Amino acid sequence: MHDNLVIVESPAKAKTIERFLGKEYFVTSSMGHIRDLEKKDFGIDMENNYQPKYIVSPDKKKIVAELKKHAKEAKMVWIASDEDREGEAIAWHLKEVLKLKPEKTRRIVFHEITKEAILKAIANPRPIDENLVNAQQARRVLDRIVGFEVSPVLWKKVKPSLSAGRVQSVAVRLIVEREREIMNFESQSNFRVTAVFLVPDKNGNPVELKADLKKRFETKEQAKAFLEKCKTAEFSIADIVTKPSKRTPAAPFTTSTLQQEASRKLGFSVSQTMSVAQRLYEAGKITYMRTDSVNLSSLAINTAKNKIIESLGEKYHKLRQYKTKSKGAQEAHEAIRPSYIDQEEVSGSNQEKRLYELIWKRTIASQMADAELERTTINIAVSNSPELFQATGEVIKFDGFLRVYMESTDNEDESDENASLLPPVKEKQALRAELVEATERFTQRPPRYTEASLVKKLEEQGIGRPSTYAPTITTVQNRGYVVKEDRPGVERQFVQMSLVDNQLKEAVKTEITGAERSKLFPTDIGMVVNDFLIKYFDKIMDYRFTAKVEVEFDEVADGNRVWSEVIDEFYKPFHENVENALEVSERTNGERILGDDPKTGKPVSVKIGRYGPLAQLGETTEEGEKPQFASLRSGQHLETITLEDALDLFKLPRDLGEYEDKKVSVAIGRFGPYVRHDNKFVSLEKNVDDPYTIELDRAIELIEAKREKDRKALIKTFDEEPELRILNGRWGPYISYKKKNYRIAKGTEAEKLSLEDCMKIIEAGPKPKQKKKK
DNA sequence: CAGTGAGCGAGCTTCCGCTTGACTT
Repeated sequence: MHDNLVIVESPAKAKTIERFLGKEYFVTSSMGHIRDLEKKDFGIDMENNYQPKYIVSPDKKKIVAELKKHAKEAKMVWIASDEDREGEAIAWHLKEVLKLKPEKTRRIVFHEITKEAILKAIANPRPIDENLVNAQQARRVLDRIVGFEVSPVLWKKVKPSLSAGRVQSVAVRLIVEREREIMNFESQSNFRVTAVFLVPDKNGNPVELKADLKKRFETKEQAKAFLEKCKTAEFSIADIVTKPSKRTPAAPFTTSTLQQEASRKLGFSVSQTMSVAQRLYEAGKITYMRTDSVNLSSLAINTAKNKIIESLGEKYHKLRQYKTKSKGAQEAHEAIRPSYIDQEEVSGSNQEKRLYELIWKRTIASQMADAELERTTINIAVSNSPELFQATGEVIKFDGFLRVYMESTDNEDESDENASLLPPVKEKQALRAELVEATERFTQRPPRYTEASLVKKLEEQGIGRPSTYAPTITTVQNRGYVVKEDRPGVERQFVQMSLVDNQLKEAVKTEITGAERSKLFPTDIGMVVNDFLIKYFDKIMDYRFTAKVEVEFDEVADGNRVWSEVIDEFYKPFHENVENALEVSERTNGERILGDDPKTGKPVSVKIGRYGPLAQLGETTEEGEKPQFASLRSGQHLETITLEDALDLFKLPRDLGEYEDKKVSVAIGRFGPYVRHDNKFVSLEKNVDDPYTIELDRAIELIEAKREKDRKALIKTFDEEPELRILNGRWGPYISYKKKNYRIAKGTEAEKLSLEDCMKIIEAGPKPKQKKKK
């Protein structure tokens, strides 16, 4: 029995706070929101001023019951949810659901989890901010209306189970538009000239001085003409300019920047970053990981200061206060930082250690001095040409924060800008060129998004919140709008001309270009849905839509507008859009006519079918002729597939002949090319067999090889039950019975199982599977 | 585990943000 009940949002936070408060305080958590709009029947009373119909979320029933019990026993209930729009709404829902009486309820907020801050908060309670709550209700209702009115349009006009929403649909749009930019990109080539000069160092030994020609040549002829000139040219130092420069550390981590850096430096996916951070947070090692604030508490700043001065000295420290400037930031928390900044490392899994180290370094670096650099630019004149070569070098005069941490960039091509030392040279000094080389370079297409760079882009536009970045990225992939994939690059030839010992040589070389790792690609369905939404719901699909409604929510929060009026103003034209889309739009399937099959003269087209993208040959005719269908392969797209590639799809399945009186055919399935025989499937060997050319003999070879492998996998069978087999699989022995597989408990000797034992295992059944979402 | 692609038209799907487990492979 406690006199005081304090309710916060997260249990880890509750635990920390309880340590600061005396025995009279019991601190517990609501686990986020406890109520939400009803899922069935829309959850909004559209005839009655958009009145929300709230119900306690099923997974929160238990928590609410406990909270009720504690609230009844307490003399005073302190609601300490976050001080932002969502937090204020949580406070209000708690008050409503727990039926808290005003005289025994207090709303408090604090920005720092320290004893002083919390005691100060308790001394200064305030009423629940109704305006802020209404702003949240407007946000919630708008999102429900958009999601639940637009999604059904997609079910009718495109495909069932699809979804649309204020955040996810623009996330897909970004990816689709980037892909089209890449499709339409035409790479230009130019020639970059580099030279290596030999210069004596302090001891008179020759060292290399590498320099780039400032001008790039558009054509090979121009580049070649320049190299020809170089044969007779004299090179000399035109001038040397040395300029000081400095670098400043990046701000402490927010959710989005943590996801970006963990992706670049550690190769984590955004959801991986979040779950590792969650574990660190729960273990009390870092502050809260869902935040858009770059603010550090005064305690953190002081601890960092002491740590830096103690280990590196006074001059490495610089006190810095960071201000959040991203749109829509709500500053309910601190930046993500170590809870105890003097702790350089933590125990735990490898991933936890690495992520913690990253957070620690970033936090410390953010309180460190600028790095001071000196950048030297040497211009090298060419006697018979106005062009200049340029060599640049960078020397670190004082490393400052670079001692600890250096932020990465998304640009993979800037790695050659590494700081290098230049050999000692003087103005007017003559140089001997050892090598002059002109290399054909190509302009770069825009980069595809990674999960993390998409989060960055969304945050810049104020779309989505720290708690939703990772789930949004998962959703667009789950809906099949976007896939995260590796793609192999393609070979590209380029020309390289080199001048050595006055000999001009020319070579054609090859490089790999366009290879991608873990990048986001739109699928065909993603593109079709995107185009449909842009056509009929351009307002929602506008990148500025969220920013615009946020302005209105702010007006509600400031008490200058009534939330239901804001919604009404939005809803009337929006709903007309919905009605119009339902009425006017054709069923959309992204159909594209590719041309006619030269052999049969039949039309060939591609479109989205029930099971995904397909190619169609011929049409349904009145004479009862039916078209042929074939699924597109991974890597093929409605927008880009050619007639030839589509026609190739109809060459499979191929009949190879018979083996043991049964047909042998070859085709391509979800897992690649396979041979089919006697209702069994055998994969073709990668990079060896080609489904278009493979012959019967080789197919039989594969079938026999598979049989041999299966025999080895077979542990035991029973004559009484031919359908039951004990097999050896990838994860050890298991039972196969009537096309279902059953696990054998670890430690049991599979060979000794009797038929009865097996039947018992089968009766126990495979664990009831949760309904799987695709 | 991979083949399908018309169709009687049931009943279902879906949003964003706040939180943590409980899941499977």
